Amino acid sequence: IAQALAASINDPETASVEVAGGYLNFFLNRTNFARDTLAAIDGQFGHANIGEGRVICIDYSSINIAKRFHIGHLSTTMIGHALKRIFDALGYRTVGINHLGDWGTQFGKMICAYKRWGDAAQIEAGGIDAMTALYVRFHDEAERDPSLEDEGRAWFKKIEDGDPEALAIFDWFKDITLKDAKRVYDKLGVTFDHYTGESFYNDKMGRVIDELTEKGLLIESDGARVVDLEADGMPPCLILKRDGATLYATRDIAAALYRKDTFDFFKCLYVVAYHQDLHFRQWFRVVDKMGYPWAKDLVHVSYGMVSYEGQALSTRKGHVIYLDDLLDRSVEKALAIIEEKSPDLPDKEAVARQVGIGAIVYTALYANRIKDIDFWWDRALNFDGETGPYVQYAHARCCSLLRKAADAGVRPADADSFAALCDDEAQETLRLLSRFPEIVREAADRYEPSMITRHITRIAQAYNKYYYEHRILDDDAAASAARARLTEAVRDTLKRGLWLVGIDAPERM
RNA sequence: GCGCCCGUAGCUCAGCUGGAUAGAGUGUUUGACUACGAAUCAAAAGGUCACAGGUUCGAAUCCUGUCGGGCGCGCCA
Repeated sequence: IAQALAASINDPETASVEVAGGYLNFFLNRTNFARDTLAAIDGQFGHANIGEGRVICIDYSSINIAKRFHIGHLSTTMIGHALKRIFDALGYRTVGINHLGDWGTQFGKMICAYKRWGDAAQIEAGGIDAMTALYVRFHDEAERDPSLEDEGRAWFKKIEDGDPEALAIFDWFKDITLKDAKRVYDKLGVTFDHYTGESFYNDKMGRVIDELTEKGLLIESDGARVVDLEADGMPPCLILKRDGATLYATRDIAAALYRKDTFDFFKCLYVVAYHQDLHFRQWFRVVDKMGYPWAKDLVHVSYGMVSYEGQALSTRKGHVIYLDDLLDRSVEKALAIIEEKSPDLPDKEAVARQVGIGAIVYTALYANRIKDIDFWWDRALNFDGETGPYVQYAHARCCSLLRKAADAGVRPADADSFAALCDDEAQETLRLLSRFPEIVREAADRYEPSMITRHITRIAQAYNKYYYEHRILDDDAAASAARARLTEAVRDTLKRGLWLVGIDAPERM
């Protein structure tokens, strides 16, 4: 059968068909493959319009007030940011939402601690660290004096009731936290369209309670109000506490209703660690039971837990790496390498920031998101092998070659004969380039930015190998133009891929 | 106890809807900078794909069970 099929295939793009056991091997016309692949590549490579007219809401980063940005926040922040860029590239309209954790009893405790042991000057000077110190102290003191817990709850009640003093302190804490976070976001190049946190939905809970009641879904259980999910094999979803206060799930449902009304999303993504899996399955099901068919468009994009040298992160115990420190050390190391290898580089500090931060971001988006990450300093600060700097280096090398080509009067745009790109190394590079748009779509389908990170790494590897095996610029003008055109396509694709996962691509490093 | 997820080379990970000799990086050993950038490239060594069954012409991949690990399971978020 294979032989009969092989004999019957007559396609101009297929150079030959060979039978190998039960397989048919198709060999493409290498010159045409090079020509067609390169014709499709420009600075927007991978762009599509499949998402036109569709909105994707992405809930990511979602930091808590009064907590400093640490490595545990990196996955949600960078996965969400990358997904935003990926869906943008596919023509969707994306709405990035930082769903701030700015509601709950812990903020009453913060205010309680501040009133007892803090003062304004100390907070202004110490910023978020001073707030963390108060938080830690509250827990220490509350162990000895449990009445503090009640005092904390009372302060939270004041926030809920709109007490001016409580609100003023709380807004002030929020402001300090956001300023600190925004500094980190600026370093990472991460942006949001909205900072609507949990408190934003405080006046939008009534609708959830009313609808659940009307639809007969809300039942009393041990004094609380819940939606029973036994038929779905899940524990009940808690909607109202015994004292009538709302819960996490209530606010998430209120936020989902609001987002559907406001944005009419095609999908609403929640980039949250997998330990909240049950929570999302529960309230997604509640929305479904409320009769909303778009419940199926709510997606928990879960990712693995972060630990530090084998132990769980803990702000309270001080077992934590702050992102500021990590980024600073990475940039510092990048600068040291630049001083050693490229002492004459202009804008050394700026490039060191691009490389140092790129290394951290790359690592966050390298493995499948479900993998747990155990942080080790030496691993995080490695710039060799499959790393951000490796891909950036390949990109910078392409830029360098293209500068040299321009000096020699070789223009990639003049390439019109591609016979020079028929060798195995060039063809492997071209094959990987040609798959890039498909990889971008798959990364979107699977909500998996690491697919892009890994693919651009393979392109960089293939090109580096090609570079060592073949001279790009030589006396043959036509061949040089073709190889320069391949170099340009690699440069554009690496830059594009790096951009999609949130990493800068310096032209020199 | 129940539920979700994970288990592939010493380490960190790829391996998509089952298909040809399971691949990278790192670490170890070794080689390559007087031609375009050595943050690079090349070579060697390194795997009972946790284990046991099953389905199939064919299983790392699908099904069942066992073991090991992470996480979760009502008034926190």
